Amino acid sequence: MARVIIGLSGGVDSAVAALLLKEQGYDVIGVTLRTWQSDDGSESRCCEIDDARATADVIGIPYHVFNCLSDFDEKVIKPFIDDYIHGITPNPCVVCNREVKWERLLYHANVLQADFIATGHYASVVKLNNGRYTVKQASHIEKDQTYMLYRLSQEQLSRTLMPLSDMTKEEVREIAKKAGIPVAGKPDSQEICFAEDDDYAGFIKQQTDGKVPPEGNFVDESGNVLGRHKGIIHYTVGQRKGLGIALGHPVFVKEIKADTNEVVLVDEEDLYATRVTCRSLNFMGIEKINACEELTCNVKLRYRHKAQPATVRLLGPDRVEILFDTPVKAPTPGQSAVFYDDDGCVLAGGIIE
RNA sequence: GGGGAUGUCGCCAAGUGGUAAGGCAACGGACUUUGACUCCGUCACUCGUAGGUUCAAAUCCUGCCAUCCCUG
Repeated sequence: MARVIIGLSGGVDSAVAALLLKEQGYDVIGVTLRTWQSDDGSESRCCEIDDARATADVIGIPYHVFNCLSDFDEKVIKPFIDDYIHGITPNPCVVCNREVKWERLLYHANVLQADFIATGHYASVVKLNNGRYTVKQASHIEKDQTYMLYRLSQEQLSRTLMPLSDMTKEEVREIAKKAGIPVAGKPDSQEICFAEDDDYAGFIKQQTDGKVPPEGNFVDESGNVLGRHKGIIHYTVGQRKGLGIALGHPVFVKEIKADTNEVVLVDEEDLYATRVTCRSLNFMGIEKINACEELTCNVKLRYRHKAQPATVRLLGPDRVEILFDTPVKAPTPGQSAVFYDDDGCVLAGGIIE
């Protein structure tokens, strides 16, 4: 009987994933990685231990909690803060999945002599004809989570099971309810798991003892001063709300200039771009992109967006340019660009410059 | 000192005698394993101020106040 370690977040998805695996005959061990604990002792939304333990009890599987607070701090929190201070908008969940969740689950799988690790993500792991592993978009595209998984390694994928790939949220809740799982009605997870009250800027200030970039100017593309901003950590490219500036028509953040401490505002139509470059690539469904070769694919620039047709070309050892068939709105430095084939399999991805 | 202009929600701004449009911003909610976007909803019993005319005024008249411009 194959043994599998499942990461239980305390939410309904991972609970049902565990239940399904057990029903399929796996020897299932539940694990929660404690990644974050706020000052008042409450747990983050990615690791609610009481709920996870209760879930494991109901399903009837062994359960362990592993601390990885320092790992999470080092690999997720620190880079997250550093990015914002430099005017970049990171994807903490992308980093966390590869560097913390999968890394640690695999480690403990080895220690506990498990064959696989599993999670409650809405996506599936597939092995392509070229021998490579990749993640494929969930059947119900609304819940698809492949965007957050594109940085996983081949080794990680080769040992990963994701039982929820073809399920809808409703089906998952229904299964949880029938099985008497206590978190069946729990709301979906959302927002950054470690920042309380969804106040990431406040979180950064607190973590850095207030040593964040100071107030500065809002400027237009010609450099004319339009007003004052609260400090660049409060903004992200494409942002409209929270600017506190009334020009009679909506304006959006086009660029954050960390070097001059300026935030560039433009009209909506000036937010579009056809060419986007990115670096720090991770290859998944393909091994690499050759020089002079063009990769035709669909590219997703943010989590909740549809992938758009584009052509990707190599620019350097770890750098590509993406040329979209039609202009895309507000490509944002620090966010990920994920390349999909027409079947919804991830081919590769990188970080927007 | 004299002349001119303007004062309507945080900003811009309709309204010119019939009982306060709209845009922006803001706030609330929905959506969401990142940040955003988007969507929905809320937002002046009151029109610089004090009087007057009128059945009725932000809209007409008078005084005052404030701001801006021109001229000395």
